[in-house]
Order: sequence, then structure tokens, then C-alpha cells
Amino acid sequence: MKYNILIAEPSALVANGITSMLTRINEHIFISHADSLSAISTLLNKGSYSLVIVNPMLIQNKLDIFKSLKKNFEGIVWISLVYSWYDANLLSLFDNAIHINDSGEQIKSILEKAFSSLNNPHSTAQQSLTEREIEVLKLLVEGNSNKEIAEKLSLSAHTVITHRKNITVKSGIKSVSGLTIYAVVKNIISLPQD
Amino acid sequence: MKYNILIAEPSALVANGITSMLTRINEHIFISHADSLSAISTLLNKGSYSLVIVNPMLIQNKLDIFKSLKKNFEGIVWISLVYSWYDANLLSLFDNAIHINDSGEQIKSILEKAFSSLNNPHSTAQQSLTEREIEVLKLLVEGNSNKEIAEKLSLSAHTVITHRKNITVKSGIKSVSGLTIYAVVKNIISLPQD
DNA sequence: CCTACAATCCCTATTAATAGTGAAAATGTT
DNA sequence: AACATTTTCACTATTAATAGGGATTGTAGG
Repeated sequence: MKYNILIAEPSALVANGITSMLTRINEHIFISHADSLSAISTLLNKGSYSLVIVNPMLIQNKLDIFKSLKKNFEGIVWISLVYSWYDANLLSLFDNAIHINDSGEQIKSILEKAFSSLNNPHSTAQQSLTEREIEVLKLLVEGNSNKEIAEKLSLSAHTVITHRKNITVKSGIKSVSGLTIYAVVKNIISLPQD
Repeated sequence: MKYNILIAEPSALVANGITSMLTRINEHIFISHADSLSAISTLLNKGSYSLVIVNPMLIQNKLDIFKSLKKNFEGIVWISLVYSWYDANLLSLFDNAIHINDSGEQIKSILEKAFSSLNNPHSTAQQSLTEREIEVLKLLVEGNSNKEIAEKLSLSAHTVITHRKNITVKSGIKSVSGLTIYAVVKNIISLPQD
């Protein structure tokens, strides 16, 4: 199967790097480049793309346009390509994220996952958390261990682990710090203010 | 040694609870109550207090007054008593925090720590993180494991563990989620915005 | 020179978390 | 009633993190 891939990355160097990694992983691909959100839109309307890798810089302050693009081109896997501390709010719109400091192995696994999800759709669809999962998440980001969460919700630790597994799968976020940001961004907890 | 303790907690029920826990831990104490920041100020000027337990509600929007109080009465251990998701910015002004959902054991240990620091000062003094510790903290709250941090900083995992121990001791925060909030509040990382 | 501090590395033992599965109740929906 | 989803609990094996020690090197200040 042949894929069209769109890379929207202002830095030529970075764009080059990701292009070369992609061709090493899968030779049956055709890669285009864009350097703005409108260029992305134009290209998506012209050809049939499977995978779009975007520097979120390009969509900042243009969230509405980006969201409608996503809606109009369902089935596309969107991957962000970020340099600095990532914008979790933006990133949540993507199916996955490549960080510039990721190791070659990590990037390879992200791209391979993307390719496999192209053959096996719905795996990247974002799902919302259930009430119970939100309760667990709240206690988690308040610094509780699985055991403490179990005690506070009168559950067995097993159940908490299961909920956490589901949260991880649904949110696509593994780390506690990432989940904390996620919870802040999703208004599950509120940030301190003075 | 006899200690004067001031409890500033609007809820009579909560104030009662903490009072009873205190008397169970240490019988050589004298407890006063206050229900506003000005009442705290008045009482501190009258007597010589060692420990003040405050609901941060009372100092919200009155940070300046609170800070000058802290400066004027050096040596006092300040403990916050919080109900909801804590305000890390406020809490950083305190030497420790009691959360209303903490177990009896946890509260006991916080109070015991406070008593021991009264005899052994400087232990609660807040210290700032070194450059290296901040680097480690950054990578930590970006979701990296100790091993990943070690790789990215070209350190051994041992060193990372040592830095994390120091961060934990200095910040008084054990959980990754708490450290994430800490890092946000201290502008070590920036929060996503759209 | 001596001291304090930062940064580095090492060890053991214990606890916590994760990955990968499985499955039984309870609830909700058509 | 049948089906989907949620919530609950379980097991195994592996990896990660923590607690609590100790130790060396280099550097800046008194």
C-alpha cells in the first residue's frame, strides 16, 4: 500500500530529518511538504493523504481552522512535531507527538504505530474518560499512589490499576506529569492562583 | 518545652479536629484560635507562638500582609490546612501542608515533623534548586523516567536519583504530579495555551 | 588552607507501577 | 431480551522508583 504523507515543518533541517527517517521505515510512501496551515489545507484538498506531521507552531492561534481541517479529512493520522515543552492543549488534538529530543528508536516506534493504525483504523480515535476514570485521575494528579487511591475510593488496588490503564490508553499519555497537565488543560483540576 | 500554637481555621469543626489531634500528639501545648488574618496578626503580637496552622483561604488576596507577617515573626513554623485542590503558589509560602483528606497517620507525621523542626530549626527553611536539579526537574515533568533523564543528560541513573532525592527534600514534594505543578508555578516549565 | 556546596557515582532492600491478559457483575440502551 | 459499556477484581512477570546509607571530585569563599 502506498501512502501520501504531508510534512509541515518550517525548519528545513528538521523536515529533512523526519523525511529521511520516514523513507527508511517505509519505502512505499510519497512525501510532500508544506510551510503553513493554508498550504496544508490546499494540499489535503488536492491529494489523498494518510499521515500529516505538523509543527504545532503552524496551527497556534488558528485552532478553529485546524479543527475544521481535522473534521473534513477524517481518517488522517495527525502527528505533531514539537521542539520545546509541548503544548498539551494543542497536542491533545493530535493522534501522537514526536519530540525533537526523542531517540531514533522512539520516533521509529511512533511512526510505525502510525502506519499500523492506518491499516487498522479507530485505534487512534480519542475517547472520553468515564466518571470513575476521572475520579481516579483527580486523585492521581493530587499525588496519590494507586494504593491510596484505592483506599479513598474504597476499591481494590487492582481496580485502580485497571482504571489507570484505561486512562492511559484513552488519553495516550503515560507519564504522571503528562496526565497532570492533561488534567489541568481539561479542567479536571484547577491550577493554583494567587 | 511548652509551645503556643495558633489555629486559624474558619470551620469550627475542622478547627476542633486539628486541635484534638494536636493535644493527642503533644500535651505540652497551648492552643489559640483566630478566624482572620488580622486576628492572627494581633495574637502573634501578643504572645510568642511556635506553630501557626492556617487555612489559606484567610490569606488569599492578602499575600502581602501574610508575607510581612512571616518576615516579622521568624522562627514560626507555618502549616497550611487546605480543603480542595491545593493552591501550590500559596502553599509554597508555608513550611508544610495538611490536607483535609490526609489520613490521621499522615497528619500526625506532619505535626510531629513540625514539632521536631521547632527544636531543630533550619530544617524547614526553603532552599532553592541548583541548576542541575532544575534540569532534572524539567525532564522529569516532561514525562521522562530516571533512566531517560540520565541518557539525555549523559549521567548515570544513580546521579539522577540523587538529584531527585535532593529535589524532593528541598521542595518538600514527593509526587511527580506535585512537582509538575511546582514547576509550572515556579515558571520552570510553561503551561500550554491556545 | 579549610569549608561548604554542587555534582557525580555506587549499594541494598523495599515498594510501586506497568504490561499483558482474563473475566464476572452491574448498568444502560435499543 | 440482547448487547454494549462500565466497574469491578485477579494473576504473572518485569521494570521503575524510593528510602537510606556512603563516597569522591571540583570549585568558590572566607
